[in-house]
Amino acid sequence: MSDSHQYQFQEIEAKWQQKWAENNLYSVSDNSEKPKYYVLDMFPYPSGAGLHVGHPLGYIASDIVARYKRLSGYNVLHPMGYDAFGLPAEQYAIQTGQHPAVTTEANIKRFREQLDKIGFSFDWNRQVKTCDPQYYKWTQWIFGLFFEHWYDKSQQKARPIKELTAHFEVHGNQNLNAHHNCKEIFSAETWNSLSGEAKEHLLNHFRLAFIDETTVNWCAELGTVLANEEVVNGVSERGGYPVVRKKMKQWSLRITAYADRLLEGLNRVDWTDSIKEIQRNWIGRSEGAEIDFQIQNHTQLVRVFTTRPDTLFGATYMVLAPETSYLLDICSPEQRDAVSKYAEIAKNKSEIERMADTQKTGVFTGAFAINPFTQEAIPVWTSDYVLAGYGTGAIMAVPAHDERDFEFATKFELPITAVIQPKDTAIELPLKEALSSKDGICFNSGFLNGLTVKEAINKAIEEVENRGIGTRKVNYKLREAGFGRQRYWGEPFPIVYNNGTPQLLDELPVELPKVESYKPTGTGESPLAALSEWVQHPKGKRETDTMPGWAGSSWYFLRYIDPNNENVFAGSKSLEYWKQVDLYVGGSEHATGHLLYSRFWTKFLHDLGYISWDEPFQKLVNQGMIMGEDGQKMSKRWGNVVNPDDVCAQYGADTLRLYEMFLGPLEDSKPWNTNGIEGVSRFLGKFWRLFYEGEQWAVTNEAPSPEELKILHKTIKKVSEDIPQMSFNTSVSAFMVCVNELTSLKCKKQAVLEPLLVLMAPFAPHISEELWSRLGHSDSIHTAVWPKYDEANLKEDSFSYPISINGKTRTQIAFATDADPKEIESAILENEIVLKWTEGKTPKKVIVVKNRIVNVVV
RNA sequence: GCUCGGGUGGCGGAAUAGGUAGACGCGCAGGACUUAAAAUCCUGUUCACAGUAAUGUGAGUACGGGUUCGAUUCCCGUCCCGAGCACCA
Repeated sequence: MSDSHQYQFQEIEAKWQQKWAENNLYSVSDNSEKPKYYVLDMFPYPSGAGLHVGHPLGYIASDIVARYKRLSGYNVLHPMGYDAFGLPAEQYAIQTGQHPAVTTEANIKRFREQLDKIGFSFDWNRQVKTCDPQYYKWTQWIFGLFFEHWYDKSQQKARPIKELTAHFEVHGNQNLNAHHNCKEIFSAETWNSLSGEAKEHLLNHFRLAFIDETTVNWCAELGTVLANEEVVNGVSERGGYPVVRKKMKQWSLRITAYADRLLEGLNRVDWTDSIKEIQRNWIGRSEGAEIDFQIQNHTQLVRVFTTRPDTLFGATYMVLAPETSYLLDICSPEQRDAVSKYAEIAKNKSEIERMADTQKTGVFTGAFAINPFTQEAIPVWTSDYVLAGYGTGAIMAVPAHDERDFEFATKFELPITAVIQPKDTAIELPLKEALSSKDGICFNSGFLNGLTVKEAINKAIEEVENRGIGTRKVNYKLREAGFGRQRYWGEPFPIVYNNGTPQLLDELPVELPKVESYKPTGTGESPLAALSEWVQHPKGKRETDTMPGWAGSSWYFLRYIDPNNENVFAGSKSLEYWKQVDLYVGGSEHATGHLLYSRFWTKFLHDLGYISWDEPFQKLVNQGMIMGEDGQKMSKRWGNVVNPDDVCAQYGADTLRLYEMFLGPLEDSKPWNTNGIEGVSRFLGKFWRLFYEGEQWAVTNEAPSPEELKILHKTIKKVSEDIPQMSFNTSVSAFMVCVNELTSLKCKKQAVLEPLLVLMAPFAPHISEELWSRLGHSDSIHTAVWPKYDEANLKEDSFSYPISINGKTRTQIAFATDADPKEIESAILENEIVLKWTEGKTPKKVIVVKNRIVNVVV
């Protein structure tokens, strides 16, 4: 390699990338006296398309932080890996006839080449791949833990199933505060007399990994079950075939047990408000009451959930979801046919169709319920605007104070009774819209009259509880997490069935068998079901579903901590050293998926004592998207993809890194601009030339002037403040200002340039390393020490005050920085420009803000 | 419809415990070096009006109000853009 006086980035970058790898520069040890820092990127799904310039945006940001932290004396864990199981690989396999393992491996290789060119400081010794049996062995093991635990609501933690069966043997399922979906009540005697099969059937309702009846998207034409993202507008994304909803038994994880803790934990993490808000909405906690209504001339009770028990006096009818099991039982003979027909149609409607129907529909059941507060008989209807899956699947309708009920009541001419007087508006009858505000006073409401909504809610619940017709109740929108996919390219379940009873396999990993065809079976089962030899296990019939894409990604951040451990998912010593992720960088599209599931798994593993913390990611930053130059999303389809390889070849990795940071705030979406990169490229050239005079290396040992020190320390201060705030665009401009100023001073002094190199090292690691070595260092710059700024160098003797008259700046006058405000005041009042503007009038007031501004009020 | 962000030059964007709006870069215009080009460097660049010019005056951070000596920053209202949720009782 030549020691050219020119900035030959291609040679320089290739040389250092190779040296860093040879020296294992970024490999990190778990044994260190230094404080730890764990900075993580969301690992990529290795698609066939490779990376475009939008992908590395977050990686560059986190790499800067990782390098900055290392220079600041931290032991930094900064790993990378691949989320390698998933649908696209499987689809690609079906299309091309190549095994997904083969295409995935090829894609990973390509990703790695692209990543390597950008000069990241990943510790590749810790790489994980979710499709690697040595990795998914532990994914299966954690699934097994979920299977073998239940949730104790009193202790607010997961406990072993053994402790649950011990309780059953003594008390049945009474005196138990478990999170479950068991509808039966049984005694110890009953439990003890049950067969193993029957016991298992009951236990399924308590296990944290359990078999649930869920609705799936079934596409008959494709002969397969589709994921939600594969269904667009009610038809399959591929082919456009009709998709229907079908009930199916599959594995689920009981995430709802953790709903409250998932909410509470959000208050303890440093995430954006928007992501926290999305998760809160998704969990959807609402407080209210469950209340039983009696049906006239019938023994059936209708239990409803309401958040507004204060409006009970205004409940003028009821609505049951069409799926309600006892719907036909309460119907009057005349109405039964109509109700049954309506329920049938509603059941076959897809979610999309239901949403598309903005008009309310419904049928009267012929039954009447008694409003427990007014004692009036109110009609019971059925309508699909009441969702079977939420609350009790039945509501008391208060049309005066609920928009949906109002719409329905208006359409079917049901009575509307107002019971809340809104705070500032008079009620005009008949109502033109529902008065849904919670700001008001009860009237027409018996014992609730005169109370505020908030007071009345509590009083009504107390009354309902006293009468024994209801209880206080909290509901969640959050659903159990479906955990089965009828696909090939995923983790097999470590489960076999014996007479339908699931049993955990303990020889892990259960390896994914090779198959001839990954095509759908046509029956809706996974392609694994066609492998009759594999399915027959000595202990029973294997589960043929595989785990969803999010299984492996729900805990990968723990495996990086101890990636090669063969005895446990990660050793406790290493876990205790690295603990939770300090900084996590990735896209916001994972708000309700990966980020929620990871929190759930972390809390579960915490309950079991494997880890001491219960939130996986302390700080979360969502990088924005980089759009194409046309302002559209970067994609093959628009032909606007910019490949980082090309940018590296033309301008170098350091320019790419700097430019991506310079584009704007990390979190914002912004368009790529090919012209703009020239400016950054020029800047690096100018930076390089700071060390040269023509073709001659020109760095001197002269002592720096105060002015030069000021420039340097100003930059140290700015960059040291910017990096922790992830404000990288302003750091880059600070570097530009610094280099511009040093260039005009012709400063070639090592005492100034050397610290500047260290400041630049996290942003532009190659050029900094090269110049550092040309300064004569044999150690890597990336093991140097971050410079500290000295306030003494930033001191100014004088400040040029902007002088404004009535708030408008008219001139500037310099005063000593320690000048007395009174001196300044009398001095400026004699200034000719000030005199010109005051026009001889006496100023009413003169405001002097020290070292900021002077304002003269006339 | 509801919730959360956000509207600053031709463009990407700086500056908010209220204190010189437009840093830095792109683009554009002019110039230096060169036979020429590339590279590099220098000067100017919010808008309008006046002036040959230095410069001066006025307006200006989506729009309309308010608080303040002073508002891009704080408060109220309106409009627009983006993201999320969407019959969740």
